Amino acid sequence: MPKHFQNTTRKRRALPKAERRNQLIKATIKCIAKKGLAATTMADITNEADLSVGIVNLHFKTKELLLIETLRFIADEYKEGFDQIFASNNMQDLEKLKAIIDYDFSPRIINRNKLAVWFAFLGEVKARPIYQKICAQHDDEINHEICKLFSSLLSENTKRKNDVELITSAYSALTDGLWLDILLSPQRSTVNAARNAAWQYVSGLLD
Amino acid sequence: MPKHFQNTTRKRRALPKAERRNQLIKATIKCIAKKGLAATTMADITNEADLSVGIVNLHFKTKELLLIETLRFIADEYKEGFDQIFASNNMQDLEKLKAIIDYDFSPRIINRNKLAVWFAFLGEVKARPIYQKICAQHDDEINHEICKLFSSLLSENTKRKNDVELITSAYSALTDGLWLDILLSPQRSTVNAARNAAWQYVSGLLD
DNA sequence: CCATAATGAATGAATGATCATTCATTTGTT
DNA sequence: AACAAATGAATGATCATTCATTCATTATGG
Repeated sequence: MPKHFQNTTRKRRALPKAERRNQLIKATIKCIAKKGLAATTMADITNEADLSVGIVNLHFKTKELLLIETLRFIADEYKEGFDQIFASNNMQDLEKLKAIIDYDFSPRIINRNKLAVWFAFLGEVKARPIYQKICAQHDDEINHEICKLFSSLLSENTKRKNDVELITSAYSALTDGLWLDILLSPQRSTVNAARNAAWQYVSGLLD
Repeated sequence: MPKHFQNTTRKRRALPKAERRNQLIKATIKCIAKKGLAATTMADITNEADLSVGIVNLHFKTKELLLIETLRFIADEYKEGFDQIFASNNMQDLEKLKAIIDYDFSPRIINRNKLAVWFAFLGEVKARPIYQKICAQHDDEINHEICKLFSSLLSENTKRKNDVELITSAYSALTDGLWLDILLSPQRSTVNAARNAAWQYVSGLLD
């Protein structure tokens, strides 16, 4: 057992850099979800993490850098689960697509806190080139994989095989729009309706 | 000619309340598009409008109320053009839908400034109930009309007539997602590709 | 038709609150 | 003892709000 887990009651435990950074990022996500990106302060974040304000300077240098790392964290976390599905060897293309849709609307990744943070950053992309770059690159990576999947799925479909790129755009936009809908109208049923809508779109392509 | 237009060189022209409010809202849109919602200050806005800081207090009481009116302005402006299409008597349902799609991707309403502002507010909906209420209500109104349109268009379609609500959700989500795409990747071609993607989805429903 | 008083729109310096950042000090770990 | 992590009071910058003052417009009386 590592030393830093032995004494959980001590007030000031020194933790490995990576763990502190993660702790602060998690707190940042909670705060942005609760108070919004504009209103979240350093004091909010460090309070939420039960740490002192100075610690952000120690681990991220500035608030802005912490925010950027938080955005990257969310994008990377999504991408990781996404890649896992694509890397799977025991799934046909159609099963993979189904798995992606399930993943996109599973509470593991897509809960209202994460969505709130993701869209909070998206809302600032026009004004902040760094956010724009991170979000656009993330979208490009996802789209690239989805496009390959549709290419394969529609390779025999003479009517649609030339529209794969358009279909990919539409599918991705549909997913984003459905997420936005969940963020905007947090009724119980919305998530299931969204999954159905995504699946209905896809199955409509495959007759 | 009204009195307040006669002397354009004078420093302090008194304008009707509604005009000043509009002027400030327009300046707010520009500032949010340029600097983001979080970084836009009263000084930015009143500078952009070539007015003094105190004037916001006079016409909107607080910054927050100005922001709320700005959000309402954008929602109402969209709704107005939208309603005009629906009110038209010399269009069949399908023509109306086509007109809505054209409208949704026309520069008149959907330019990158307006999109940036709309999504900036959407990014804060989880934290700010008032933004959530305005955006959700706007979406509901739009969806209600779109749903009626699809109901009518698909009334003879035995395969899809029971899925009208799901189709409406998907169509709206697709539009939102395509807007987000335009905001995120401002290449020349994106708007046309988006329009095509929307139209392709709709025509896929109508075979 | 002019002079001037009354009105209220607009100004912007001043105020006080909030907040990110800094860093000397404290505390835990090696 | 030496080092590194963590603290949090202090600092200075930024910003929304206030309101006494300025000024254009309108109303009034002669």
